[in-house]
Amino acid sequence: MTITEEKHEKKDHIIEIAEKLFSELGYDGASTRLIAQDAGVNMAMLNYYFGGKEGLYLAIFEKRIGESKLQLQSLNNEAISSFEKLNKCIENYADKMMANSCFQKIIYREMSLTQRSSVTDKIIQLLSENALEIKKILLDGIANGSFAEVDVDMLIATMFGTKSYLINSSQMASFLIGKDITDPKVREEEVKPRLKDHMKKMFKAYLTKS
Amino acid sequence: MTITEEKHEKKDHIIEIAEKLFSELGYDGASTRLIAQDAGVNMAMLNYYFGGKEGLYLAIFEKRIGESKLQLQSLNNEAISSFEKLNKCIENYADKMMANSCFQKIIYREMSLTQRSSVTDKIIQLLSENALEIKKILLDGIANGSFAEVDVDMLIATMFGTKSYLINSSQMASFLIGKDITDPKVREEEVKPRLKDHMKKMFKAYLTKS
DNA sequence: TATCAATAATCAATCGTTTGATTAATTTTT
DNA sequence: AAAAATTAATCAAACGATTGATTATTGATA
Repeated sequence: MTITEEKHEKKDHIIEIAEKLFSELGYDGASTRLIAQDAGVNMAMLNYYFGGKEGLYLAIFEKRIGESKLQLQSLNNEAISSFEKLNKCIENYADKMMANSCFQKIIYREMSLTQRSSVTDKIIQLLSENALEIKKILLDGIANGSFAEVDVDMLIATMFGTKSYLINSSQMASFLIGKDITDPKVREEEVKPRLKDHMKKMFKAYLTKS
Repeated sequence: MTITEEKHEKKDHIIEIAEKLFSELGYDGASTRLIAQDAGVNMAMLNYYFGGKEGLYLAIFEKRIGESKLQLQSLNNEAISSFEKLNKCIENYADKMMANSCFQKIIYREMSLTQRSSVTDKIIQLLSENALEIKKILLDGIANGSFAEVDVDMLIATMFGTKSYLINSSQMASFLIGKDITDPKVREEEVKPRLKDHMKKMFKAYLTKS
């Protein structure tokens, strides 16, 4: 193991801890002292590595955005039906959402703020790729007669909204379902399959021509 | 005009300004100095009236919760079909959401935090009434054969999620729709009717037995 | 005059950041 | 290979700024 790998491992570890704390406590709520303490490093290291709190915050986005681009496989080129494309999309985003729920929380909380445009631009850039991919699938499906003519934008809002509601309003959702969905096991074994099943069925019912 | 009325008007004005700033900047982002300045009062008056920043924050919830209970008309007693009840629900919450989008932002941002349980309890109590009302309508509709047997909890997540997505992720939604939905005129004349129409049609398609 | 309302000035606490010094690691020189 | 020089990593301490809150004081009202 080389030195640089150790360094990057330490940086990644700090990013990992920071992502968790930011998602739980918010940007202002997660102090640099707490982050450094939980990560087991000296406070000054945050500035040494990332140039400051904001730099650390941005590093989280850089990392996640980089990962996202790697796994973004365009479904539009595959020779499958529109319904199959849609179902694959639903599967993909349900899996993604459960994998990094901390980052999802940060994203949607950040987006709800009016200011802080340096990161919101990145967020919109990140999410818009996914959104436009879905939009294309829906519009193509309508154009080739597979889907009924629905309000595509609102349907995307439903898709993203349902997902983000389960993650960001997890306490309320837990109350509704009657189980603690912040528990990763519950999320994986119950919420995720129920969400997938629900979305597929509802979209199919809504998009099937009558 | 009596003194107490003047005082209450001033208090309400502070609450109004604070609600706007909290929704735009977050709890920590909206400093007491800024709130006092925008409200046109001295900083010490916030503590004088509300006992502190947290007291002012709670006062927003007290006011909104109080208003909410007044206009909570139970649809379950009316002698209309399950579909009509559901449509009325959709209308109600779409109207409500547009009326106080600032408070909605605060609520969902607050709920996404893991801590600060003093207000989250109130939020859950506030939202659960609406959620349970919808849940009852859906379960009744299924029981009397009006609705297909769907995942009720996930459907509620869809209803709340779609709504909160348009409000909390308004920047992303604006990008999708191609218009600035933070503009009240756009929200009222375009987003609201489209949301209502979308929800009604989708729910009908999904809940109608095949 | 006595109570309430409102202000300016000030408080202690916490924030993110920076500093100077020290140790560890790497490179260069002999 | 050994010693010296240089760079990177880490630390405790302290910085200035800002936060929410409080005080002392003044003005208004009844």
